[in-house]
Amino acid sequence: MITRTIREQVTAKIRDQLVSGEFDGGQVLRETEMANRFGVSRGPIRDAFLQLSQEGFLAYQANCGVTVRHAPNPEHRSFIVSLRRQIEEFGVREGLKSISEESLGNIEAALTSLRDACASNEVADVARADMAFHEAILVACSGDEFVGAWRQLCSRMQMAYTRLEDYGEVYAEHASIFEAVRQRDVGATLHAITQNLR
Amino acid sequence: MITRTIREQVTAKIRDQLVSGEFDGGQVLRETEMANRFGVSRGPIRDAFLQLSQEGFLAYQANCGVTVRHAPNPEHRSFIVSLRRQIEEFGVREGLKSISEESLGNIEAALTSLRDACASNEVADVARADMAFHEAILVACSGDEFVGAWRQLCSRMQMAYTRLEDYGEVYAEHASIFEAVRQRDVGATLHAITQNLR
DNA sequence: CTATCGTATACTGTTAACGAAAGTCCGCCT
DNA sequence: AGGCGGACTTTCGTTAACAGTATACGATAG
Repeated sequence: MITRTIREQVTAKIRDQLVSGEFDGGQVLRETEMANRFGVSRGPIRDAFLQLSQEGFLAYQANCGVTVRHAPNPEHRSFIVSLRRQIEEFGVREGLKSISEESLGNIEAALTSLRDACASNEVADVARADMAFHEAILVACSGDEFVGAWRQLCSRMQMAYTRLEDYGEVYAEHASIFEAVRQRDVGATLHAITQNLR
Repeated sequence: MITRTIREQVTAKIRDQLVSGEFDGGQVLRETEMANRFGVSRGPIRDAFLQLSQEGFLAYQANCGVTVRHAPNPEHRSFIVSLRRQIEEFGVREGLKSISEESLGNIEAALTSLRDACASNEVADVARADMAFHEAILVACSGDEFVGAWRQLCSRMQMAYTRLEDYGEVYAEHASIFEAVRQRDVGATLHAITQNLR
């Protein structure tokens, strides 16, 4: 594992806790409290708060700190899913044919992580791995052209990730997406993604 | 004008310069250089770099600083416009009927700023005011539910804002959008927005 | 002459302490 | 009861310092 910056680690950690629902919507998060909890200074915490605000998890108000946002409602969710699917489809159409072997390896690694997460039955891990898998495909196809907007759309959706008894089906769907991607089959990939995001 | 934080001022300043095209694509921006230029410490500069990276203007790499991203290519632009229009339309359908008088005032203020910007013929000002006007409508209709993703989509588009001799047409189009909004006429608003984003 | 390695340097990442500004809350006074 | 003032909390911003990492440059070996 490559060493990431403290800011990235802290951001990922807080994001996981937000996805896990460990904080209530509307709750205020304090810099000093977080800094103490993670044993770091307030600098990286500020960075993380700023980034998570940009990602849509937190609401930022000047001089008032950040508060935890609520998950989007069902009507909004279906609209958001529609948009993210359009982005993923655009990427696949544009760049699937020419993705590199390295990118394919990244996608396969993401699939492996997803398999492990599904086996562990930890909803936050599954949600994160699910998103990471789709993001790996998006980046492989169209670079970081749309990944920012895509993340904005998907981020808070993770807070509403469906809790299941068994995530075997989730893994199977993504395995079939990967198979289609591996064969550079645009039609099959689009079909598999549509099935997954239905 | 209320006093904003230094971070916000610096972010807005750098963003304007990016929209104006004062930096070349791929150029590396240095924290210390920016800090000296604005007469502030590295802290707010780091915050601004982080935020502008999130917004899509800059590309961030750990330990390597940030580089200026290029404007999206024409094919990507038309796709992005399609997505942003969908978001604006969704917002209008959802919330136009129930926008407050205060929100209407914000939109009108944004229109006034746009008028001034069009009169000044400063492309960066027009681009910013144009975006602010649409954002005011979006926020009035659907709060900050989609504004993050919308900003991600629109931000870099500003770097490719069309330079015109005369922005009178731009103002006229937005004035007719505002008129439709003022009357809470969903159909007319959608039509006017479609005309503007064609 | 080229390639590789090591070092020197520049820049980012992080910490700590401090002061300033803004917001919040509580008690006091009218 | 309601408005006002002040103490307290928290964020915002600065400074200085140091650690870690990437890049550039030069020396050395082939």
